[in-house]
Amino acid sequence: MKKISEAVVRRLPVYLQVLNDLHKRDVQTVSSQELGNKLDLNPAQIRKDLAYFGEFGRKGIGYDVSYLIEKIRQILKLDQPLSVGLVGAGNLGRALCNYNTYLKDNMKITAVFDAHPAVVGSQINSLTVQAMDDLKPKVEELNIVIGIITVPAVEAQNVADRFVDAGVKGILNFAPTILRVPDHIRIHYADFTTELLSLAYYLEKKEEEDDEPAVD
Amino acid sequence: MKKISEAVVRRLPVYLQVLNDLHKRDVQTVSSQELGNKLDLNPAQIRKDLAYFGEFGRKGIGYDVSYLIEKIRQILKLDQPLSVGLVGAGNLGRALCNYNTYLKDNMKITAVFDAHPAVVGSQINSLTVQAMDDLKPKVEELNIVIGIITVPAVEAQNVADRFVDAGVKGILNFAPTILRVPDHIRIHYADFTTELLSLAYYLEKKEEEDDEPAVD
DNA sequence: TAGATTGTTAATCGATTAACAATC
DNA sequence: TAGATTGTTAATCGATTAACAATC
Repeated sequence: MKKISEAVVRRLPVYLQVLNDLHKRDVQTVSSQELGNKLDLNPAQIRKDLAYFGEFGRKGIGYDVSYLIEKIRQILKLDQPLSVGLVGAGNLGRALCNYNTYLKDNMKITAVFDAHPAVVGSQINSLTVQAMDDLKPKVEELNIVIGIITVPAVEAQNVADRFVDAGVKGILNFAPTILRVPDHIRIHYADFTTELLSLAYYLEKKEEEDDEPAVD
Repeated sequence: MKKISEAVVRRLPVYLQVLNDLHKRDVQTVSSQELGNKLDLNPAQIRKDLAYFGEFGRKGIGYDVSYLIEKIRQILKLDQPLSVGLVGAGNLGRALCNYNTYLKDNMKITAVFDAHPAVVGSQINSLTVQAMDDLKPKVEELNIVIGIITVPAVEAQNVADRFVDAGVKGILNFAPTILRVPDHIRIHYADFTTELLSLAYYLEKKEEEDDEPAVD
């Protein structure tokens, strides 16, 4: 009904994280106040975020942890199998494949590809690295809907084009470069250098004073 | 003077990325219009973002690419050496170390630590993995201001505490968990599972129709 | 019943965009 | 000079927060 903003959607996985944690510690019920404390978020915001999708809480009580986990997983479509493909079997690609156990939740990297013949055929856990020529048929066969890009920046656009052509719906790009994709493809960026550079901004300056900036 | 919002700061590294690219292709000058096209951003926003920090452009002409790169690098404090430490010499940690060449720009991972004796002493490129006991002295010695966390979620809080105790100013956390740090420490999250889950939300639903949601 | 906490409306705050004078 | 494009103010849009009736 109402349009749901990106900011809201980005908070949902974080809520899920905290809820899973509470669940593991056998906590039955949680209030928006408690969640807000844990996440440094305004409780009203949490209630409003959740209310976009339904009435999940009980007045005077709070939210049932298990039930809310179930609901958020539904919203994020984690209640159905979700197949992910990855291109770039370098260090980063291999590292991400190791998160497969973390992902559980029906979401799984089901195929890995690389352009370099020397890498094709090698094993990453239970996955065998495949050639780029196999990308399109495998995306169809395995019903891969998300493509992860972990190749060098110069090759990233090409890989993105291949993913789009193969029919994925979303792309997660780890290469430090902006990609052009059609409007109907969703693209998220996960470039850690960008993150690191913006972090650098907040470090205290070396010599400048706060109050009275020198006039020149 | 005016408070600069986080949204603005997060866009700066992206501007830098595109500008570096233009510079490599020997482009001398760029307008906010052109930058906006490349980044899918409103030109007015780009002009406004930059204007927070000074007058970098020339009316009727645009921005000098090299000059703007220099200015943004100053803003992000990339014009001075910036030493980064990393804890967790697993696959992900190793992968990030390989970005060292990418970072160049005075920013560099200068030390790697791990809690597991079996890993301590092994090499990652030119870096030797060190024991956790060496964390504090090395942070001081190398003037490490940013700590990267690439350990499993359960150990992440402990590592964060160690980093804070050692005196870093900022933390980049790759573990999928919220961390508690003092207010004066800046913390950024780079958890790719969170990113992947929010991406899942935007994939088309399997059965639901767009127009006429069923009433129940 | 009294206390707690939700869902939601209204108020506030902040960020994005439009518009335009200044000027290269 | 005419055309282009900045820096900046004003207008718009959207997101966050406060407040409170409903209700467990």
